[in-house]
Amino acid sequence: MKGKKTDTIEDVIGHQFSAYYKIAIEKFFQFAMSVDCVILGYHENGIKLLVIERGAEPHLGKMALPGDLVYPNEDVNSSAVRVLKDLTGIRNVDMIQTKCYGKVDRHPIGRVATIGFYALINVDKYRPLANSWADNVYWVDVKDLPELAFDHRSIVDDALETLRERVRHQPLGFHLLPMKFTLGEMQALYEAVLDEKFDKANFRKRILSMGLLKDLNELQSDVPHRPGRLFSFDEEAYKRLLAKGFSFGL
Amino acid sequence: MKGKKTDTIEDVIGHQFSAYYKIAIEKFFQFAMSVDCVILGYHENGIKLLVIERGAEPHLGKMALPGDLVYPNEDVNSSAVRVLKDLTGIRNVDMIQTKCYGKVDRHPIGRVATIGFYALINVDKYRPLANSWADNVYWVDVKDLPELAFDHRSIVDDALETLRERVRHQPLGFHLLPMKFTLGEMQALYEAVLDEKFDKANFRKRILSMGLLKDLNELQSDVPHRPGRLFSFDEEAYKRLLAKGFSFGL
DNA sequence: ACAAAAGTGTTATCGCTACACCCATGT
DNA sequence: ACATGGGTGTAGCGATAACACTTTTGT
Repeated sequence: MKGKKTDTIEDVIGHQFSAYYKIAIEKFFQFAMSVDCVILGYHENGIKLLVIERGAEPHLGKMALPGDLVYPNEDVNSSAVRVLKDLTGIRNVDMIQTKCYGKVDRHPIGRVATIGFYALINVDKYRPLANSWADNVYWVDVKDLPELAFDHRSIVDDALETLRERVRHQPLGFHLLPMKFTLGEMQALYEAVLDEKFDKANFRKRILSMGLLKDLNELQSDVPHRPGRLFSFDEEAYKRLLAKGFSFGL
Repeated sequence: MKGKKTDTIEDVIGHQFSAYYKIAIEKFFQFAMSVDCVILGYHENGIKLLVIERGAEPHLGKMALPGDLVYPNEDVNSSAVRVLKDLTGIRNVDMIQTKCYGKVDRHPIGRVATIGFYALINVDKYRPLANSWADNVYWVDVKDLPELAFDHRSIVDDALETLRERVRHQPLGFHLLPMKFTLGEMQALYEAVLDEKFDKANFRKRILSMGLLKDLNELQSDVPHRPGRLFSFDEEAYKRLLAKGFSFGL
């Protein structure tokens, strides 16, 4: 090892992690990590966010994202799944990382960097239930968000931006819809996410021509207008198309 | 605060962070964090990655991404900039987070979660110089990567995937090109990044019709063929177009 | 003269937009 | 009968893929 300037961790632990060097590197191991989950659903023509009411300090009583500290012996990704389950009872959701929030003073109890996650779920399929230190769970409309604890508002904003970008290039919308849905419902969803109107005829043609939908040969019932055909997302077809180089567009 | 099950940090610090509670939360503050930078350049028709030769344990002598531990009083984002400068001398690069790598056993010296960053730079504009505990700096072709320390290979792969996605929808390619470039050079770059051939005539028409290029009314010199017109990226025009709802495509 | 890359024009096709129209159901 | 959303057909425009061709330089 040559003579170098800065005393980074790697400089000082050359000789098989001797006790001497352990002391030198200790100062780096002062972080805690947390995960925060942006869980989005779709209901009554609006995008909804899952929030908890905090039953613990700091920010007791305030709305916040479901999130908590990561255990030292726990993967960060698994931690997000565990924390979501602990606080809201929601399980088996595929969550995707957004980014790391690592400002020095973002958390009052010490140096806590948090990793943002997001997932799109079908509101009817999961029944969130307040648990652990969460006093309540609510779905709130993203167009009318309450004040959120910590920097959670930025985490939500970033996740929404990511969503709007990705939803155009990947068939994500289906996660938000019920198993069976009409093309009209699907169009309303995309209009809500992208805040943009589409021509009905053209939207149907585009979507159907992709071949991602399975026609269930079933009709709506009890609607005060002509009942629509019901479709479901065809996961298999999507995989087949992907392999052939297909790419989803708008 | 109600009686709840799990003993998370927020459960136990209600009363103004008393000494008693401090002990209870200490176990969460055992992490170190690091940053790893995927710096990509373009040279001789190939995408190049900046790697250092490690002059410190662990993995002494091995190739690795420029990366190091984050100081406890340092923002994660600033840390990436600082670390890149310390190890390679490269400054003033806008880096973007990719994701967090948070597996329990990913680092031999303890629980270290790392945040991946990436940036696209013009190889001719920056002169990387090994510094601090980096013994050497090299540009290596991404099509022929050496073995990399830790899980750095996955970090690179993820960054490349992100790049290939984003380069289609945002005018990122220009960061990799010199200030003045011909349309042919630009086409070669996109062909290298996307591993796909384009029709010359159509490529030019598409790019020029976007109005993102400033025609410098200048020609190449000393090339063994007809010299091409030189262009530069028109940052101003791009901002104007963005405001009007323009979106870059392929 | 030749190689090599710059640069241009034409055509035929495909996809998409816009718009008009009809259909089935509950009230 | 009417309101409401489901569902379809088409004409015309615009983008673009495919290809052939001309131009300008260095060797």
